[in-house]
Amino acid sequence: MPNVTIADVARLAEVSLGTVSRVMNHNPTVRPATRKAVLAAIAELGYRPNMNARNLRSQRTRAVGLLVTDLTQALVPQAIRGVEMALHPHGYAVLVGDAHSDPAVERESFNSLVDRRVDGLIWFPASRRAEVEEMVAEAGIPVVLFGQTSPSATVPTVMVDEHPAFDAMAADLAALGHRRFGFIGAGPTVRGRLRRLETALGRAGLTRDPRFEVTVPNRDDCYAVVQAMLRRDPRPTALLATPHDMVPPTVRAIRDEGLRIGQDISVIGFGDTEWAMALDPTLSVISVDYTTHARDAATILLQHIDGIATAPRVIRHQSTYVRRGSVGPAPVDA
Amino acid sequence: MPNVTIADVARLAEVSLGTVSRVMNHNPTVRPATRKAVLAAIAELGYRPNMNARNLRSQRTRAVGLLVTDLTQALVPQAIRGVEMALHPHGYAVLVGDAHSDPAVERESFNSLVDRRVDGLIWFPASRRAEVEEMVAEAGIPVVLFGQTSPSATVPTVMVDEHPAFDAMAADLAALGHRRFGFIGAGPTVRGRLRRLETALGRAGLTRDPRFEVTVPNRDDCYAVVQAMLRRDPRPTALLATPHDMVPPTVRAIRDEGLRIGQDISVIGFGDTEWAMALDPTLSVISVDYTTHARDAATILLQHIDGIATAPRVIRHQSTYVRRGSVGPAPVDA
DNA sequence: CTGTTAGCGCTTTCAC
DNA sequence: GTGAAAGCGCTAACAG
Repeated sequence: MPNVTIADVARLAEVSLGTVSRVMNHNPTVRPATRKAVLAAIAELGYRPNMNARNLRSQRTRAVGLLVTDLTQALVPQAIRGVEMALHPHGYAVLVGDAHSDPAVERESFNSLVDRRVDGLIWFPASRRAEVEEMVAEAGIPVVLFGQTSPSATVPTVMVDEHPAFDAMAADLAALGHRRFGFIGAGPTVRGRLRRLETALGRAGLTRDPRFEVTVPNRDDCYAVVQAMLRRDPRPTALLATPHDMVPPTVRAIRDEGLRIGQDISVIGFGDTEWAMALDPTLSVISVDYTTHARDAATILLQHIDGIATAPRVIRHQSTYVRRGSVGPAPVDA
Repeated sequence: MPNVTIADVARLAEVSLGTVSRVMNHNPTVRPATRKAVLAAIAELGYRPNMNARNLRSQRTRAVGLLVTDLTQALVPQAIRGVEMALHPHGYAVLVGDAHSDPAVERESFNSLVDRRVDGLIWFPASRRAEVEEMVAEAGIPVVLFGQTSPSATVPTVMVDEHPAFDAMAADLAALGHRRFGFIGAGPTVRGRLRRLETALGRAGLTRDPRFEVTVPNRDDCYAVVQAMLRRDPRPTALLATPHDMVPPTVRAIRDEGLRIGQDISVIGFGDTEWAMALDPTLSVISVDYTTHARDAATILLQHIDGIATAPRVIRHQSTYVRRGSVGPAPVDA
């Protein structure tokens, strides 16, 4: 029962507080015999260090915060694992914060992490750039952004350039004769993705059409929103659903309307998970490797915590377009 | 930059440390004018409380640990949300620990949470019952188990009785003429689920057959393992895949073998997500509402932390069997 | 209503 | 190589 303190251990081992502390911190200047006695006392009493006391005194926590946009989103848990795997070998614990896709909640989570005095923060932000940079400046701890689509001017960033994937997708669909391109989006990433879509469509000789673009206010509304879009005339002949969680309701709505994916309508999902290959036809996707991004972010953060940043301030990854069975030629009657 | 302390605030506001502390803790015995001055100083300096100091002194953290078996498993993030939603209104933060489905890692995560002096712990254990109860006893803080399939004798438990769902599934399949029932499993839940399957099959007049039961060592092996099973003769005519993540590779392997789900082979998944309805045919499942379980666990934990446990020591939920298109009559040639 | 004071459990000089 | 002592930032008890 952790009301055992270092003092109890010292008393039992007949040494001073300082010696117990030295043993706990693997200080080599402790005689083996002494160490053994202390270890025995620790085991006998079931002593566990009080992190609050330790952190307060030493002014470091050996913990880093990981603030994600939305924990329930596919791929996010994988990203957390990536961070853990990079940090654990260095003795750092990971404290996860969740923004619930809401800037207000995000601010609270951010503060909560800072108040716990994490040594650094890895952040996949939902808030706008200006707010993010301001919060980082005020926090006064090393921060690395990731998941961003453009670099921050002030904060180290692991970014993913989505343009190549969007361009490839748009070119592919244009070549297949598609002219009406639809978009199902939700959450803080919608604005950016629509912008990238506009650019990509333009380069492919197509244009955005707001009639085929919907933002889903609530995850549960996705099915109804897609259904409504499909029932209007004309309807899109191709569709991008983002983020990943928008895919299943979209697929279901399409099938319930009696449309054949890959024939009557082409579908591209965002994020490549096992489910993409489980669908029939298999799902084309824009694929992003968040695990690697997160790991990179963790590695860079470590450098900043140690005060020696050898890595470049901006790391640039790419997303890729993967064509599968869900994309086919535009229907002839279109 | 949080090197600002309560002392800096006190100096600027021209009050004592105690008064600043009282303002921070919403102590009503502070004159409004004083409070306003303190608040102004706090804002001006960007003061943020040091949780380590606060927790050390007050001997409570207003944080509860949530230790899960595997963060990357479907439904787990939903369960975390459930806990957050129950605890946030009471001012408690949630610290998530991840056992990576490994008892050794679980022990570390458990200790890490205890060392941070969380006020209580919600635990979906991967370790065996005896170890769990021993660790709980040593931790000396309130713990509530959930996700369990049977109650602990010593620890409050929110359990889910899987027998009714397994029975319903077995009866349904037996009635449809199935005689060879397969099982794809992974992780710490395999043993229990196999036991429940045995009971259920027995009640339905069927028997387990080890030839059709596989445990997947690594998630990535699932496809190959299922493929191998399907290529043996005879092969099962119905298949349960658990946990949820085993479903997509299983479905893919079945299709790649040229088998039609719901006709040549019936499939039941574990856990009802949007993807179950996105498949074609739609996926039959054993459905468990972890969000509700987690919320219940959080509510009970709160009572134990406050020292007033009015709720029963054991809460019993049920899982349900949902038949959809992926289950059909056994093939005639079987 | 507010100031003063004594620690919470630990790390870290500084002596010896 | 080890002990003694100071103090991290904060809360809570006690004066006033």
